[in-house]
Amino acid sequence: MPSEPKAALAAGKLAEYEQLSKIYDDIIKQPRPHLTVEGQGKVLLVLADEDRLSQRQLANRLAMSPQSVNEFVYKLVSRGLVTLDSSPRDKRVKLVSLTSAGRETIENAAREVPTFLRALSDDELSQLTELLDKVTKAMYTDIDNANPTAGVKLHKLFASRYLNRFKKQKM
Amino acid sequence: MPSEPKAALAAGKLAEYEQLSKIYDDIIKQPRPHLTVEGQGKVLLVLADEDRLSQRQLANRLAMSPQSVNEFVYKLVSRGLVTLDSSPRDKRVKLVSLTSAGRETIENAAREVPTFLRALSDDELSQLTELLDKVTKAMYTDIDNANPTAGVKLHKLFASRYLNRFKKQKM
DNA sequence: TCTTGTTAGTCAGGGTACCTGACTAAGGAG
DNA sequence: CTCCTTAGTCAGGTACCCTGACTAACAAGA
Repeated sequence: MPSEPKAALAAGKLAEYEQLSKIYDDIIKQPRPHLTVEGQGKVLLVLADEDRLSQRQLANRLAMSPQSVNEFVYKLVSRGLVTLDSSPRDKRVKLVSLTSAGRETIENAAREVPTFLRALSDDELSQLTELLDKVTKAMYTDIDNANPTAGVKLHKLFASRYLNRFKKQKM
Repeated sequence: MPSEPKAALAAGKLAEYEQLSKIYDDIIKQPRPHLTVEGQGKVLLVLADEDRLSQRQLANRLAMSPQSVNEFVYKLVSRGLVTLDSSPRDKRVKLVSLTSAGRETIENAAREVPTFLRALSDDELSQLTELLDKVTKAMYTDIDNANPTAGVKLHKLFASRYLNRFKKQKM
C-alpha cells in the first residue's frame, strides 16, 4: 500500500475542515439564523422531509435515543417551531408537526449555501461532490457491516433534502 | 451565478459527511482508542506539536476560553496523559507537558487513517486534499475578515500534524 | 517602596447534545 | 382479564463549551 501518505494528508484536511466548520458558523453567520445540523436542527430536518411523525419514528430516522428526541422536540415546542398533538388512532403517540415558523426556519437554513464554497469552480464543486459521495458510501458500508441495525437510517436525510431543493429550482 | 445548484449539492454532501463522521467513530472504532478532535483531544494535538505550553498558550492556539482549556487539562491529568508543573520563571504559569502515555495516545491516533478513505484511489485522494485545501483557505479568509483576532490560530494545527507524519515516513 | 493595573489560573454556574435506567399509560394477544 | 410490548417521559449523568468573578503573582509608575 503506497497510498498511505496521500490518505493521511486527505484525512488531515478532512479533520481540519470539520474543525473549522464548527467555529465557522459561530464567527461568520451571525446575522442569519443558522440551523445547526445536530440536536434540534436534525429533528427539523427530518420533519421537513416528512411531517407529522411520532417521536419514535423520529428516533429511528435519526438513529438516536427516544429520550434525546423527546428533549429536542420539547425545546422546539418552546421555541414555537413544532407542535405536538396526540394521534387519534393511538392515544400513546404524539405526532410532531412543523409550525409555519418551523418550516420557514428550515427553508431559510437550506437556502443558504456556505459562502466558502464560492472558492470552487463549478467543475471543482462537482468533483468534490463526487469524491465525498464515494467517501460517504464507504462509511455507510462500514457502518452497516459493524452494526446492521443502526445504519442507513439517516442515509437519505441530507441527500434528499438538498436534492429536493435542486429539483424545485429546476422547475 | 449559475453555480448555485452545484454548490448546494456539494454543501449537502459536506453536511452528510460531517454528520456521518460523528457517528462513524462510535460505531466502527470500538477496539482502537480513538482520539476525538475536540476537547481533550484538541489539547493533546497541540501538545504533540509543541510540548510544555502554558494553559494560556493552549487557549490561544485552540481559539478557546482559558477556562475550557483548564477543564480539559485537568481531565487529561487525571487520565495520566499530561502533567502540570509550575514554571520557574513565573510562579503563576503552570506548564502542561505530555507524559509518555499521552504521547503514545496521540501517536496511535495519528497513525490511524480512517478506513473509509480506502474507497478513493491515490489520484482521488490528491484531488480531495486539494479541493478541501481551497475550501479551508476560503474559510480562513472569511474568519479572518469577520474577526481578525480569533482566526488563524489553529491554522497550522492539523496540517502540521499530518505533514510531520508525512515527512517522518519519507525519511 | 507602595500602589495600580494586568495576567495565569481557577471556581461556580450555565447551556447544548447526547446517553442509560426506570416508570406510566395505552395497546394488543391469548 | 392477564401479560407483554410499546410511546412517551422523568431523573440523572457525561462531554464539550461559555461567561462571570475571584486570587495570586508579576510589572510598571509614582
